[in-house]
Amino acid sequence: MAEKKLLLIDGNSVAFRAFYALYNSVDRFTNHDGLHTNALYGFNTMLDKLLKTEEPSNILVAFDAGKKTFRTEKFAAYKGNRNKTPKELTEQLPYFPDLLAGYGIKSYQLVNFEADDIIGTMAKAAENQGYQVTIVTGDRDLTQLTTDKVTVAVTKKGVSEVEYYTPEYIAEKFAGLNPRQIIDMKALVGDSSDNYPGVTKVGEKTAIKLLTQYDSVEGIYQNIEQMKQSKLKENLLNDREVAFLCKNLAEIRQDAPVEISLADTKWTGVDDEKLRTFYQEMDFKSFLSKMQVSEEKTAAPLEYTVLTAANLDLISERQPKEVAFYLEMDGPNYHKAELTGFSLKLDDSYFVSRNCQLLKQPALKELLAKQAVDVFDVKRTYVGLKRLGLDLARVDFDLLLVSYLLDNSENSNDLGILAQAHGYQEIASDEVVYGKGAKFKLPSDDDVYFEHLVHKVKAIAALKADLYQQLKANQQEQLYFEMERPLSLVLAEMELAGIKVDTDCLESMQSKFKERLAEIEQVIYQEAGKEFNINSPKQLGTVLFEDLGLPYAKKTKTGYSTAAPILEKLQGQAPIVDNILQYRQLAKLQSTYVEGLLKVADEADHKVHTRYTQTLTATGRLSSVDPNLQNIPVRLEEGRKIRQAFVPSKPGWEIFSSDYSQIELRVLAHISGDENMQAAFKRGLDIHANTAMNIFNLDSPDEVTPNLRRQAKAVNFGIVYGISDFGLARNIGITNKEAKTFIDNYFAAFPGVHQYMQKSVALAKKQGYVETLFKRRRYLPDIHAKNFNLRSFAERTAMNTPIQGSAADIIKVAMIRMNEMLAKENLAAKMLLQVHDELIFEAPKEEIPILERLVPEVMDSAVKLTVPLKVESKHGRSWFDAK
DNA sequence: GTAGTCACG
DNA sequence: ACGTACGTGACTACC
Repeated sequence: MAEKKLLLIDGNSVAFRAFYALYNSVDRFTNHDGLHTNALYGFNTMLDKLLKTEEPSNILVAFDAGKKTFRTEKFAAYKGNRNKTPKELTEQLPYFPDLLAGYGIKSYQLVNFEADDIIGTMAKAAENQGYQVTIVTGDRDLTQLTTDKVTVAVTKKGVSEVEYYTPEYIAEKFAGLNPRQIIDMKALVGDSSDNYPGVTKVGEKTAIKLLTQYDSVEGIYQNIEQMKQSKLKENLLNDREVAFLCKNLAEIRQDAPVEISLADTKWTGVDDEKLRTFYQEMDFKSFLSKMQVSEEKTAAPLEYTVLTAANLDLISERQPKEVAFYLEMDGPNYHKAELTGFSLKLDDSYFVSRNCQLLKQPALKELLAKQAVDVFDVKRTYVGLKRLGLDLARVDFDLLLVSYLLDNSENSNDLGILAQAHGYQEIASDEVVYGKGAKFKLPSDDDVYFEHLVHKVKAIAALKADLYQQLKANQQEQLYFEMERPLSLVLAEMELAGIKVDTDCLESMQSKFKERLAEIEQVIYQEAGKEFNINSPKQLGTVLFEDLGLPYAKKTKTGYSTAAPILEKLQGQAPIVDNILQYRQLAKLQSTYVEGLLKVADEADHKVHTRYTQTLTATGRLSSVDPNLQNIPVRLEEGRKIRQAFVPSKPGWEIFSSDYSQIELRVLAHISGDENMQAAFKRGLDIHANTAMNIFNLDSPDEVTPNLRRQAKAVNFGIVYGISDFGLARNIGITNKEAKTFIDNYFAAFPGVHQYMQKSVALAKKQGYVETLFKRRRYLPDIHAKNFNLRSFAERTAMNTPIQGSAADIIKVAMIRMNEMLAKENLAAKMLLQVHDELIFEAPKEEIPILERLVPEVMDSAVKLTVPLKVESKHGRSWFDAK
């Protein structure tokens, strides 16, 4: 901490800036009482940062005392045109003293004076006593106070970024002016926000010119007679009084009668208790946890026992009622990461070790195989133990899964972060303890590492009762116990099984693509007239739209858009366009699929083991990572061939695949209760053709041309996504008006769907969330947003999530049933992949007829809807051939 | 680390 | 008037 350093903060100004910086999400920042908190939040962020960067010895926050000041006495209109402070901000103002008290910071206001004058006065006093001073404000006027000892930090772009004004910086920015001349400049130019006029027709440039020549307002008027006749001179003469009045108003007082001394501003540090109470009141969870982490370092160490081969009897002699277990690894990919330690909570005792081989000892092995265990991420834990040849037989509470079901908007998969989000502050995130990215490193210090691991099992146990209670309150017990938890094990088995890739096949594709890419590359260089990096959108944009002068259709933030739909519009205008599209397509296949898969295929058995993220999506779908096996090409023939490389793991086996046909539309028919739509499915009609007949008023199916059907299909998709005329219009290339007609016709034909859409949005508004068939929740705070975009997005989400999410629920149930069925029927077939509405298996050829019968049976009976579910199956020697 | 692009349902 | 389709992950370039 610097010996004598004073931080002066312009309270009102910074609060305003903070408020408007977070104005777009003003409705996201509310506490449990509905109080808006965005300005407080922004102010806090700024303070936090400032204290770290400035390390002041003294701090004072100055506030305006009221509207009436000595300036309004001189000039009644002063600040007279200010808009009324928004009520969302007004309601926050009373809480600033609490925030400041938490930080242990003094605040001050003075009747008849503005915050500026308090700051000016204090700055001068401090400077005289040898302090370094930093003034923080959102108001550039204060830069007039800048000296060698006084720096003015003006907030920009939000509040945490500031622009530092020093005398040198001012000189540079305003063509050589000194800080005192800022006052003169303002007097001449005027200030619209403070509502005083300045001299007619004088702007910043003219003011700088005048001040460079005559130094000040006084200097100008002393010399005005010698100025040659001009409009400017005339204006100056006319507005003489105004100019002097404005200068008087603009000048910040440095002699205000403040009753506060520098000694009073001495900063003695944060008042933890008060600040914590304040954060709790405001629901500032991230700040709370930040506090906790820094405090934890000084907290009393947790008692635990380090397990060794010699003291395992400490485990075996116990008969614990409650067991929590955590298995640590050195990376996210639990199929490959090293097992780096574990921790265990047996009732009130904690055990920990770096040596995971200990888990194979009978004492621990049997505990895991027999006891009900609470964990964080059962799938990860299950796979990790399987790699040691161990079973995890009975999992009760999974903190990760339950957290996800309670609120999937907090989609972190970090134990510490989730625990904090649920109010348990006694743990840090992995990122804090281990670092991230290249800096990731497990602590070599046993105390640090063991304590973190022990905190993990402690957090799991501590949250169990409360989170179960919440599940119950949400009626989500079935969702957890009967769907997500059993599904975790099904997914674990699928991941462990892996799918074999034919690496020879991929390698031959690789060399073929390499050749073709090289050829096309040369042609493109010729057509462009130069060599450049085709993979760089920036360089490509320059070549197409500048060098070749093609008309550009759209710009991105950083340049021209070169996305496929844009380029497709340019086809025919230059042959290079086709070649680029071709190049892009091949490059994508090569880098992402051919080379991507080769990279992750196991050397020995040529299998790839994806990981399904079960706790990520907002709708309840799974996602697949490392590698992503849910986006293997299929739409274009060229890419589809990648699927030839996905083959059964054993000779004489085949790939078998079953997919739900139009599951989302069937779900919509079910939940909307629309009779017309339900009838179409019950009669087994072609749903898109049926929609075409309805929206285009056709009498017979014969009138449905392929083009009409295509358009109707787009409308059906649009409905599922939460339709808008603009979106539909853009998708199928019609006018907004035509799109609107289609939609109106659709809603007229399917009134139940229309009602469902309205009901979903209304429900989201009323309860703050929407639900799927199985009571999976998605919270939509933006449904109340003032911002049109945010609100519209939330409305579309309210319509889409129950549809997409219920479809996800259905296939999850089907997967659990499927695994049971495979076991019960004693089949060798294995379920390997899930692609949202499709399940992929490998099976001995002789089991194929059995699967053709049983898989659709299981899938379409997974959930009983008011419309039938339809399942289509296919099989072949590779995934490509299962078509 | 972010942006642009493109693969899937 | 606002300015959008819903849900994902991986790769490359570029700061």
